[in-house]
Amino acid sequence: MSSPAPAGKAPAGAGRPGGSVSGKDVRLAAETWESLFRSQVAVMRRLQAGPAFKKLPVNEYDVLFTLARCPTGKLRLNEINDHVLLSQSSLSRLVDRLEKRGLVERSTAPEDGRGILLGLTEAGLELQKDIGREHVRDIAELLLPALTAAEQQELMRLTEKLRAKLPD
Amino acid sequence: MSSPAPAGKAPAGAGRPGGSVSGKDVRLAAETWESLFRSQVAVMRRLQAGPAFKKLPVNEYDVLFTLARCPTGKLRLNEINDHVLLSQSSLSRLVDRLEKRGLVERSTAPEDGRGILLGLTEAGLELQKDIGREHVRDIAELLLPALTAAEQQELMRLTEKLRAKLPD
DNA sequence: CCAAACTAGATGCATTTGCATCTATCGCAC
DNA sequence: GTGCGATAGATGCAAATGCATCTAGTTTGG
Repeated sequence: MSSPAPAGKAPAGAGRPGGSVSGKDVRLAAETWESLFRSQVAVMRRLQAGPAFKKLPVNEYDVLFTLARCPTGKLRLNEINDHVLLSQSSLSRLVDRLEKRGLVERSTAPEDGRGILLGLTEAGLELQKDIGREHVRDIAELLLPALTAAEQQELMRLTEKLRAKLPD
Repeated sequence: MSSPAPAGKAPAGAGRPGGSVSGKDVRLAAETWESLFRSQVAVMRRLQAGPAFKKLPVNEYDVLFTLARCPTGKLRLNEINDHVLLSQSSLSRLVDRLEKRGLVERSTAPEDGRGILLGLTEAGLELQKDIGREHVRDIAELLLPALTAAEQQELMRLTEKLRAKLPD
């Protein structure tokens, strides 16, 4: 909140070079978000129903996945929290559960005594890869018949751009 | 489960006319989904943080919204359930809460004694419009600076196509 | 017409979630 | 250095969620 503009009431046309925002623009944005949201829900519902997530809830898998894809293999809890749609406290307890199951390990962060570094254990990596294989198959089964490769490329490009241009 | 194909193990290349599925295809699909998912999470996180959803949790607003946009104004609970990422029992209790607050009304479905029709009350419609206005503003503030109108159109087209082509 | 299988929705109960708060560390001003 | 606001996580507790199950109405097969 260091912007000079009044919080929560950005001037119309913010971010558009000299343009003003029409009702049409606003409606298009709302419809686009609605569509993005619904398709995400629809795909997620089907993925969750698959057998891959009987072993581990989606949110918990997502943490394992995030750690597995990270180059260093370890992440701070607050970094993970940015990735996941969960409150800080929920993530803390989710990590408790993963730790109790021996899938991850907490370690204190060097250079910051407050921070906690989270890393996968051998078992955690194993389980992630196991679920991951099945998960990827399920995804492909849903997306391949629906969109061409070019369309998938474009969808990826647009969602990446959207995410990159979000504030903060 | 009436398909002759073995459940959970559709033949490679299902839905693609004569094509086979390469590892590349599978990877692209997985990356596309990942990107779609993350951008949805990122946008949703920011929307949830806004003041619009202090009055009503997102899931509950979503039900009001779904009812408001429905032509007849009334929907069966199971229809609503398809729209929302919630279990049947959770939706049932969510509707309990909305009903207790006087925002919706249950009525028995004609032609099916098991079914429940859900409709907005006057207060429910009012609140939906109220939150909706602010919500739409927030969405526009996030999307307009990130994507051009043409890009939004394309994103909407792709997500609609994806959703339309999902099984069942 | 009746019984068995199926579907829509509600409910008991354990688990998960979020809000508010607490503790500990950090960083900055003085 | 000392104090003070900010940040990283953990925790108490109430509320929300999901699974399994239950009830009731519907459809199907004989």
